[in-house]
Amino acid sequence: MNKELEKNYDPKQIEDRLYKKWIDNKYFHAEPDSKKKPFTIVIPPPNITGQLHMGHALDNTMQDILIRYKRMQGFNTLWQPGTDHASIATEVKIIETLKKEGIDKHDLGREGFLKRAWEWRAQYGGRIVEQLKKLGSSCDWDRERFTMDEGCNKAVEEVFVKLYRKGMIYKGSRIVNWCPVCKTSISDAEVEYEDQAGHFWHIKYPLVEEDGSVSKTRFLEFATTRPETMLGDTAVAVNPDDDRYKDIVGKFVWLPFVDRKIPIIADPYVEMDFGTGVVKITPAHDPNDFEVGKRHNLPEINILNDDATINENGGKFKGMDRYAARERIVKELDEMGLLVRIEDYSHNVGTHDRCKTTVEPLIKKQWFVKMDELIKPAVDAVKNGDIKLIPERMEKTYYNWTDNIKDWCISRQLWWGHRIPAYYCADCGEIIVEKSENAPHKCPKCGGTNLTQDPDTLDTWFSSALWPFSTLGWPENTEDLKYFYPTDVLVTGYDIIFFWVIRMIFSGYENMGEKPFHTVLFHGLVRDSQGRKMSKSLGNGIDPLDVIDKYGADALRFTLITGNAPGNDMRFYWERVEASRNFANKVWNASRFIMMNMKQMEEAGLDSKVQEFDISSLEDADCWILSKLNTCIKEVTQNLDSFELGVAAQKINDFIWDDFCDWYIEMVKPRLYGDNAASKIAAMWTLRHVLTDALKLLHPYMPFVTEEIFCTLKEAEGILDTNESIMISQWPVYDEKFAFEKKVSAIEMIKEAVKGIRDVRTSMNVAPSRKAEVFVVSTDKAVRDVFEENRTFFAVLGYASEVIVQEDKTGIADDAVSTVLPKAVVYIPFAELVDIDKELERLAKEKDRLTGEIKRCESMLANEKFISKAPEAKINEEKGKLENYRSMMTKVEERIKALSK
RNA sequence: GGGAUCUUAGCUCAGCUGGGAGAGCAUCUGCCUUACAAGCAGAGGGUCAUAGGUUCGAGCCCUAUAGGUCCCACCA
Repeated sequence: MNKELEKNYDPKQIEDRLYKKWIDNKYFHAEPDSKKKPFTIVIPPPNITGQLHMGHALDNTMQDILIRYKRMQGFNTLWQPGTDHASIATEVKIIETLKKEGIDKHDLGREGFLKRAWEWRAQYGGRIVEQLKKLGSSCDWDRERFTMDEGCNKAVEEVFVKLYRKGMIYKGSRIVNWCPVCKTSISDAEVEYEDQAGHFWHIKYPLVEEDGSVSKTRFLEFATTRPETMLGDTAVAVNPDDDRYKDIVGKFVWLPFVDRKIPIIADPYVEMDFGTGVVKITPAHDPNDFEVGKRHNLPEINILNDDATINENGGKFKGMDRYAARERIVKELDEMGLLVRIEDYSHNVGTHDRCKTTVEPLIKKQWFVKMDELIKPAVDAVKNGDIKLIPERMEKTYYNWTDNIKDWCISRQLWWGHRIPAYYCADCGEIIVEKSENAPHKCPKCGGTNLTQDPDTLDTWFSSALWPFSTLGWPENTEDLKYFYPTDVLVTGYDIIFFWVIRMIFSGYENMGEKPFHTVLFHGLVRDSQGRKMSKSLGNGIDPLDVIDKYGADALRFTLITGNAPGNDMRFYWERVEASRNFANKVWNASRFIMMNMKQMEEAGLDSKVQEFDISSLEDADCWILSKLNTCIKEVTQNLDSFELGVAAQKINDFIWDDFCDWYIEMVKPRLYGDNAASKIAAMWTLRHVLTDALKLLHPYMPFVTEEIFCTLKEAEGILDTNESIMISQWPVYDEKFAFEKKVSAIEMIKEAVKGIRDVRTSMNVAPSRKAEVFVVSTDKAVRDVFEENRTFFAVLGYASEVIVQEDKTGIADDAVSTVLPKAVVYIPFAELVDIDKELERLAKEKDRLTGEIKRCESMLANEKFISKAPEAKINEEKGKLENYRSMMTKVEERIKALSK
C-alpha cells in the first residue's frame, strides 16, 4: 500500500505534525549514558522580551544542523535550551507598559514591581520558545532553563560569594557610565559610541592675581565639548614641558558661577599640540580627568543628579537639565566676555546601547569584578588552541579586548535581576556577603540587627556567563554536569564576543577549572536586501515566521545557510528563499517519481523493495551515481566536521539536483519503462538507496521535508515501524565498495556525448521532437563497448531514433553534423540538408579553442622548470590533457575537410 | 589613532591548506518530454579593485595604493 505524495510540496501540511511526533517520541531528549559519547551545545538564551528575528533564525539553524548531524552519527546529543531574564531590556519594557497605565515603578515598590515582572515573564517569556520550535529546533525542551530560575540563582550567588571572598569582587567608588534615562550604571561594553555633530566652545578663565583678586587682563584659554561640566571643575591642567605655561603652574584661576579658585596643575596627560594646550579638569565627570584628579589629590565634585539635572553643587543652575544648563552657561559666559568663540565639531559621544541616551560619566559606588587574573586562562586557552574560534580572525578581536581589559562593573540600579547578596550593617557599616540561604540576621562584627540588603542587581551577563554549567546543575556536582561538561560548540554572533563569549570562557575556567566548550562558531548579521541592518525603526525587518508561513521552515533554513561563510554578514532576499523552496520541491518530486515507480513495479508483480542487493548486478549508470553519492558523503562529512555548513549545503544541493535528478533519473527511465525485470530491480534498488542517503545528508538542513519523505518511503518499502525517523537514522558513511572509478569515467564519456549532441542540435535549431539516427565511431573497442552497453539511455538522452556503434565511418553521410570526443566521434546525419556553413563555423570555433588549449599544454610541458619542480601527478595530468586535445583536433580537422568539399 | 574585513558574471555571494574561474537570481533561445513550468535543454556574460613581488604556476601568499564595511580606543 503506497501512500501517494502530493504533486507539490506543501510545508504547512507536515511541519507541525512532524514536530509534534519528534517531541512525543522524545527524540530531542538526552540523558547521560556512559556507553555513548556526548555532544553538547548550549543555546545562546534569547531574551524573554524578544521575538524571533533573522539573527535567531540563523543562529539556531546552525546549531540545529550540528546537533542533528551529530545525533545521526550516534552521539548522545544535548541541545540545552533556555531563556535570559535580560534585566535592563525587560525592566525597560515593563516600565513602558506601566507608563501606559499611568504607573511609575516607584509607585509599585520593589516587590510590586517584581510581581508584575514575573507576570510579564509568564505571559511573554515562552513566546520566543514557541517560535524556535517553528524553525524545527531540536532542543531538549524537557531541560529548558531560565537565568533567574532557582538553579541559576544559586549559581550566581555561589560565584559572587566565592569571588568576593577571594578578593576578586570589590565595591569601589569609581567613575562609571551612567544612563540618566534608565538611571543605572552600565558596563563599558554597553556603551556605544556614535559620531555626533557638536560644538567646541572656546572659553577662558581669568587668572587669580598674587593679591587674590581676579585678573581682568590675564586669562587661560581652553576648549570643551561639555561646558556645563565646568561647574565641577577642580583644576586646569597643562603639560609639564609646556614652556608657555611654566611660570603659572601652581597658580590659580577663577571659576565663574560657583566662585571657586582652582589650581593650575601640570600633568603629562595634556597634549601640548592640541588646542591651546590647556585642559579643564572635572574629576567627577570624565574618566581621564578622574585619573588626573587622583594623581593630584583634587576634590571630586559631582554636579549631576541621577536624571542628569544639575544638583545643588551647580549653584544657580540647580534643577536645570544638563543641556539647558549648557546653553545657559554658554550664554552667560558670553555676556561675561569669557566665551572666545564657538567652533563646529564632530565628536564621538557615548550612548547607552539599549535606549540610545547619551551616557554621563560620573562617580558612583559600584561593584566590580577584578579582571586581570581572571582573564589569564581565557587568553591562554585561545592561544594554545584549547578553544578554537571560527573564523580564526575572531581571535584578534578577542585579544583586542583581553589585552585592554578593565574591571567589570557588575552592579545595576535595577530591580529585575539577581539582587546582590551583600548586606550592610546600619550600626557599624560592616559589609556582609552571603548567599541568601545564609542571609545574616545580625551583624557579625557589632551584633547589630539593623541590616539591609544592597538594593542593586547584577549585570544580566553575570548570569549568562555561567550558562554552560549552571544549566547542567552546577553548583551541585550532578551527573549531567559530569557527563555533558565541557560542552562542545558554541554558536553565536560576533557582536556578543565581549559581552558573553569571553565571560563564559573565564567563568568556565574559574568555576569549573575547565573550558566551557572547545569551539566557538561565529556567524554574521542578517541584513536586508540593501545591506542595511534590520531594525524596528527602519521597518525593514523580515519576520522569520512570515517566511516560514509562506515558504516553510526548510526553505528558510536552507536560505540562511547556503552561500554564506562563517562570520560573514549576509543579505536576505526573497528570491533566495524561493530558490530554496524550489529545491525542497525538487527533492519532493524526485521522491514522488521513485515511489510512483515502486508502485507500478509492484502492480506488475516485481519486487521494488529489495533490501539485500547483490551489487555485482548493477549497471554502469547505477555504479556511477553510487560513486558520486559516495564522494558526496565523504566531502559533506568533512565539510560539516570543519563547520563549513554552507559549502556542504551546496554540495548536497548539486548532487541531488544535477547528478541525481537531471542525470541519473533520466538515465534510468528507459529501464523502468522497459521490460527487463532484473534491470528494473537494480535501478529501483539504486534509486532508493541513493534517495535514502541523500535525504539523510539533507536532513540537518531540511528536517521536515526529509522526514516526511523518509517515512513515506519506509512505509512504501514496508519497513516503517512507529518509531522510525530519519533524525535517529544512521548518518551515511563513505564505503569503499561503491568506488567504481572505471564506471564513472565511462558514464562521464557518455554524458559528454549527450551534451555534445544537445549542443549541436540546439545550434542547428532541431526540434527536440525530431529524433535522428546517431552513429558513434571509435577505433577503441572499450569505448564502443561502453556505448553499446548503455545505448538505451544514451539514445533517449541523445534524442536518437537509433544508436549505431561502429569502428569506422562506413555508411555515414559526409554532411552529417557531429560532435567530437577524445576517443570517439558522434555523427548525426539528418535526412534533409542542414546548414553546412553554420556547422563549419561551429567547428572552426571548436578548432580555435583546441588550438589554444594545445598551445597552453605544450608550453607548460616544454617549460623545464615546470617539469623539474611540479609534482608528477600534475605533469601527467597535463600530458593526458594534451593527448586528448590533439586527438580531438585531428578529428575536428577531418570534419572540416569533409564538409568543405 | 589602532585593528579586522571586503573589492570575483548585470545583482547577491561561494571558492577548504596556490595547479586551467563557480552557484543562485536576472537576460536570451527552444521545449507543457506521463516526478517536478516551483520544471527541462541550451546560450551569452568575468585581464577575480589597481600596481609591484614570491613561485614552474597566484582569485588564493607578501608589499603598497584606492574605495567600501565593521570593531576597538577617545585629544579635553
